[in-house]
Amino acid sequence: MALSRYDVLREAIAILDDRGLGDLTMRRLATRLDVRPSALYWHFASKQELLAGVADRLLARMAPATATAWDVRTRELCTHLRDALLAYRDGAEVVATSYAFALGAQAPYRALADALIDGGLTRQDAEAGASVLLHFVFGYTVNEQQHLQAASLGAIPGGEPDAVEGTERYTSAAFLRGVDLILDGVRSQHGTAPTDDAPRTSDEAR
Amino acid sequence: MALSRYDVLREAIAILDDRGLGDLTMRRLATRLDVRPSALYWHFASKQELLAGVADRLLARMAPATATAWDVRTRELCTHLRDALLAYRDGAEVVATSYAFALGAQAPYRALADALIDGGLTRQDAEAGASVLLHFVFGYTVNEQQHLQAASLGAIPGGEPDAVEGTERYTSAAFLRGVDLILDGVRSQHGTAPTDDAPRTSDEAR
DNA sequence: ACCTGAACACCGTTCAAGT
DNA sequence: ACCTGAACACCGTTCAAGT
Repeated sequence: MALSRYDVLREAIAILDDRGLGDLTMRRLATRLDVRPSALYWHFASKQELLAGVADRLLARMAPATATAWDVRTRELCTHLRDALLAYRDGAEVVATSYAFALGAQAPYRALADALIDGGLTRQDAEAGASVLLHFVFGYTVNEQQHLQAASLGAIPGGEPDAVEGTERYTSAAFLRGVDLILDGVRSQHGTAPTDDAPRTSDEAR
Repeated sequence: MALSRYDVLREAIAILDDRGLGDLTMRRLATRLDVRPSALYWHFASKQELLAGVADRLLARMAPATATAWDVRTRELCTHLRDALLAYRDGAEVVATSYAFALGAQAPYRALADALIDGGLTRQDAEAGASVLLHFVFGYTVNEQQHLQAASLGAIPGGEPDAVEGTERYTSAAFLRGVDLILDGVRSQHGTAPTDDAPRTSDEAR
């Protein structure tokens, strides 16, 4: 039975998750699908287009925001985006790269901008805020994931304490501190107080 | 006369600037230096290390900050960083990638954190702020530079207005709006008013 | 419509050997 | 100390031809 785009993307994500982005090659993908490399080019015009498809699927698994208060909702969107990026090995890098190429991540951008508009910002300010938030989430999470993988590959000279120290540098708490800092900036631009259920600082651990 | 690390890096930056990161290969670099590819491995352990060296040199050209007021100084650091990244083709991507691999950009990070500490933040808050600023500058500038190159390659269907629209999306003004939003967040975390010579919004064009 | 065969034009890296 | 020669183990992409 013939290969579908869906099958190709599913296998690509499987390779990504257990070998990493460096091993996600068209040739390896073809081999795992029992097909010649050239066959992939009937389904995707290029590797870049395939990676954009992978990015779309990773983002599609992002959990929906449930809160109604604009600031809690914004925090939630950032957390859910980070979770989606961390769900697969090298997920953050794949999505960030594909976003840089302007082929993806439109949905989270719109969701964030809409939340900020709900918060009373003008469209222009909301888009600047969404841009800041998105760049922070991507940048932070790419680094975090790289750190996690470097740590899991080990080579910890001098015992285990270093490993613990390395993984503590990137936490949900540090991530949320960054998000809250940006939210404070958004509030101050609009002169609003935080809604009651939005903590200014979180000590939530992961 | 024998090749130096310096010569190799200078030629690598030359290739970067007139062909782009995709054409910066060890083989092409070797050819331009009239040497066999393997010779480069006497000077650099890997391509990744060479790129880290390139990133260091791009950052070294960053102009020093002159302002004394912490917030003006922070704005200045961000602007100078962006300028340094934009100075060479694909400069933003090279530095951002090498930063992600934790091999570079320590200096701008420290400079930003120190400026925020001058602003009265705790070391922890200052580092969170520096992290947010750095991720924004990198993320924004990578996108901006990609957009600039896509626009310069042309293929503008339907006339010139589209080209203008495309280049207006990324401007110094939009960049500074993002930086100022983060600075407002920093101020609100510390409860400070802006210093007199720090405009909250800028319409400076580039 | 979907895929194979075969080729094109490349990569990064290693390592014995030369000078 | 610094580099060559030669190889290893790969890449992404194209395109005529097959079914």
